[in-house]
Amino acid sequence: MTDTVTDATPPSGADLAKSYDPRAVETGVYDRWETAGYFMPADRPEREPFVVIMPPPNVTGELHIGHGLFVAVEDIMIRWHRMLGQPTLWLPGADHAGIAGQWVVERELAAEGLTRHDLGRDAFLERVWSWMNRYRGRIREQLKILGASCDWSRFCFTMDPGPSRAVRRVFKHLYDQGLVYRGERLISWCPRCMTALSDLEVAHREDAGALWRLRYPIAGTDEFIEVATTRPETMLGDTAVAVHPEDERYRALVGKQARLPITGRLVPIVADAAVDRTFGSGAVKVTPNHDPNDFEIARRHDLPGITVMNPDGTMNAEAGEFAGLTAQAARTAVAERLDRDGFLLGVTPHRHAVGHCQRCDTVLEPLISRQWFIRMEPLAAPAIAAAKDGRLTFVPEHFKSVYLNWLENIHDWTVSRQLWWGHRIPVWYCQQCGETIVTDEATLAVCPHCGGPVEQDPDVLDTWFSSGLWPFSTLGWPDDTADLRRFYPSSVMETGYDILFFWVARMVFFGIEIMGELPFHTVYLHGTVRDIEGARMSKTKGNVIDPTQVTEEYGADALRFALVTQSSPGNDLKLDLQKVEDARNFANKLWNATRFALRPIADAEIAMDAAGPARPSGDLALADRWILSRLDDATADATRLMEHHLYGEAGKAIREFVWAELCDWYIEAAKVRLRGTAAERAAVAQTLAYALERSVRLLHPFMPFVTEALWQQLPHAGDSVMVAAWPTAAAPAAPAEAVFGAAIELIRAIRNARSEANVEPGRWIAADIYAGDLAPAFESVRRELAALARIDEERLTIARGEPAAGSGAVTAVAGEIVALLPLAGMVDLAAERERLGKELGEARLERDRAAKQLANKAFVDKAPPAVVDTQRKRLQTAQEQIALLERRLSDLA
RNA sequence: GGGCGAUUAGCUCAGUUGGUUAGAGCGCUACGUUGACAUCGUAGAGGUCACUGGUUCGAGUCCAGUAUCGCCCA
Repeated sequence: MTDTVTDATPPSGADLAKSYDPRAVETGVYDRWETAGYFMPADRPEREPFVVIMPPPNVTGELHIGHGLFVAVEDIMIRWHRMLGQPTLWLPGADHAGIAGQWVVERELAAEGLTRHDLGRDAFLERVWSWMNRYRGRIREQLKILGASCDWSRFCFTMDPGPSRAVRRVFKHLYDQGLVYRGERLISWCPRCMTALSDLEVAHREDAGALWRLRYPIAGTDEFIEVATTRPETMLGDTAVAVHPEDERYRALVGKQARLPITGRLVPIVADAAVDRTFGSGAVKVTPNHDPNDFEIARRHDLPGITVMNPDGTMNAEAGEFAGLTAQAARTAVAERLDRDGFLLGVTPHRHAVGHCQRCDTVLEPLISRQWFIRMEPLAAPAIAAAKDGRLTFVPEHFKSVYLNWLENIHDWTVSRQLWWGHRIPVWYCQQCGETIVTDEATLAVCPHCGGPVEQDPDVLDTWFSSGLWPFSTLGWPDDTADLRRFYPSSVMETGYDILFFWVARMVFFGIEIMGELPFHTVYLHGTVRDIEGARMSKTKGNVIDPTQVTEEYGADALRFALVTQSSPGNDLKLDLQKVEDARNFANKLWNATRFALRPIADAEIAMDAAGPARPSGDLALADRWILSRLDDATADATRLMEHHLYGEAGKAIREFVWAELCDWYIEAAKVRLRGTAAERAAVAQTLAYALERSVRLLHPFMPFVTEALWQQLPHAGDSVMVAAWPTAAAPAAPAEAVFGAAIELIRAIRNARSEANVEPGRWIAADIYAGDLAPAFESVRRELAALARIDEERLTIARGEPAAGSGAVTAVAGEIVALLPLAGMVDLAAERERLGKELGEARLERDRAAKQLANKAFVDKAPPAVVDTQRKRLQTAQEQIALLERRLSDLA
């Protein structure tokens, strides 16, 4: 490959604009990466591939900021593993979004005054397809803006022929295994969407309602029994009254019959332990066909059920005079009639949980309906085992409990939906012999048993059914493809914790059942992106942050970096645009550091090796050895954090290194030697080239665009930072870190003392440094010390010994090192005494803390020797500081 | 009702297996100087780690309980 990703230009600071402009940096790069083929898995059969199957965004609309988070996290994983040399596959896709997908098109039709029934099924589906095709491109466009390095050649849509065939094949498999069945059950029904829903699609919410207290006459007596209900209209479908078996108040009534008001039907009074004695009167009406609890009671007592409602939520003929009314209207009407007839005892306000349609927020009706179900227990068992024995791990770990808690209490899954948009259930009914035929073929011409005409089940499957197959249906299953063999199972499933049950759990049990193997070994869950107040973003609230707009202003790099460093696995994050701006500023910092470095680099001959700028070696200056060691530390830290999936922490560690060490100290110190000899300039240039090129590589997974631009400017080996190697760390150089670290501490102490003594920042002053054993080392950085502490080098002395007595100086103390700043005539003795007194107080506290620890015999005996040693050293340092400060104070007296 | 979390600086959040004086960014205060950067630099202030017990030589970290808040499930 000879193409470079950005145009090759000789490195020179003049090429970089004075400040970082995200738009200029990000334009065009993505297409060049894609053209170069970097998004496709490398052909390295000897390396274990790293595979992430992308959670397919719904085709129904624009990407929101939550997509920005998942793209950032997944792209970091992918780019990192790619740099580690693994063949990486990030497989993108889109989801047809069943109900939501159908709904957006129905809404469009409604604007034309049409319903889907006016068009008919085929014409409607054509319309949906054209809508979907329009939006598919938009997803791709937005993912590109965010820099998602996914393999577009493998893009999948859930309704594509391949995944559709997988759906039919799995359905047939489950049917043949007896794991899918059709039956009449009480299910959650949305009267607006006119479809059944699974338990997971029901949103429970507390609503203000009322509790109606009714009295039912006991047949053959003058007595009554009081029942309480939140839904009086359902009494038209009552088939029993239930009390608790141990409730003394009602014991005598069990076995008798009550006569229902209005209908006059006789219903038994039964005893059932499910009745809550403390709720209302302790007696409840039983409406098996309109309440899940009542349905269970009816099952136990063999009670009949009466359906009084139509699928559209209105009352049916069973409701007699109330037929045709909506449930709400019937509620009022029934209550009025009961009141008129003397059966209403009272109404009290009552808050209760009501199921709402997750999609359209309509109040759901529990309804008896004939649906297809998946038998969950046999599928859940191995999915539970996989998490329990650790083959499946969660990041963060606590989601394992959440996952288990759900699977261990699972109910059968209602998979049929009364929709048109989706995977049609592959079941055919023979119109002649009545046979049910389940097939994985797309169509069936005639009944294989009798040759008679067949009709396909009109319903479609829950969208999540096809999503559950995604880890293998995207790789070509049920065909035995090369991709499937190479890339199944995938490595990490990264998605939002809000779809742990909907999606993750289902992929797990389908993967085990169909492939005989878990679809992934790690589940990484991210949280929800909220607004700055912590509220969920929604169009109705108007607090939505559009990722495309943010990237236009600050750049995708900044958005990604902000999202990742502000979040941690499994936790929600409150997005503050200020953070995005901060991330943009960081990119600018890196940009300018590079801009600065490019000049000395251009003037020098940079030694290169196969990986890029060669590591500086030979007789290096202290600052060089220090920054190389710090780079090694940062590299090791970042790598360890990445391995633990702590991407945000890794990003922060790299940022900290670049800004607080490379820029604030190394570059500032290096400026001295850039004014020095040719050899010095060359050493600095080599170190800058090496450290910056490595930093840019470390940062690349987080900020792909700006790092590519800067990497191309820096001396480098290869065509793109995308496919450069992730840096490895050498063992840190502890002595260099200690000595230069001490120099930094001393410079800080001097700056502090200057500031406290009100020395003008620009003034060059004299200093006498007493550095003990570090004196020779400090001598080697005397120019840097002088420049950074603004000391006149002519008047700088570095000695081993003790400071001589004298009062006309300000004292700066850093550990065991002291600097005297003779400021003739400028020293405010009182202020200086106060400052030193304060420091002395702190040093004494420090000494006391260490002394107290060491005085504790149990501590000295039981704590590890290294920890005890640390305390001894701490005590010694504090004592020396105290002695020093006391001497200085007495000099000032 | 069941389950899972959270509570650390004014704000947003880190804090790996318990071990110096608990960190970062923003914000705040004061001040601007060198060969990149004012999208910047230097210095500083700011915390009883929600509370109460316990384990331990040692607890922000482990255990139990309490309070407040949040989410999920029914």
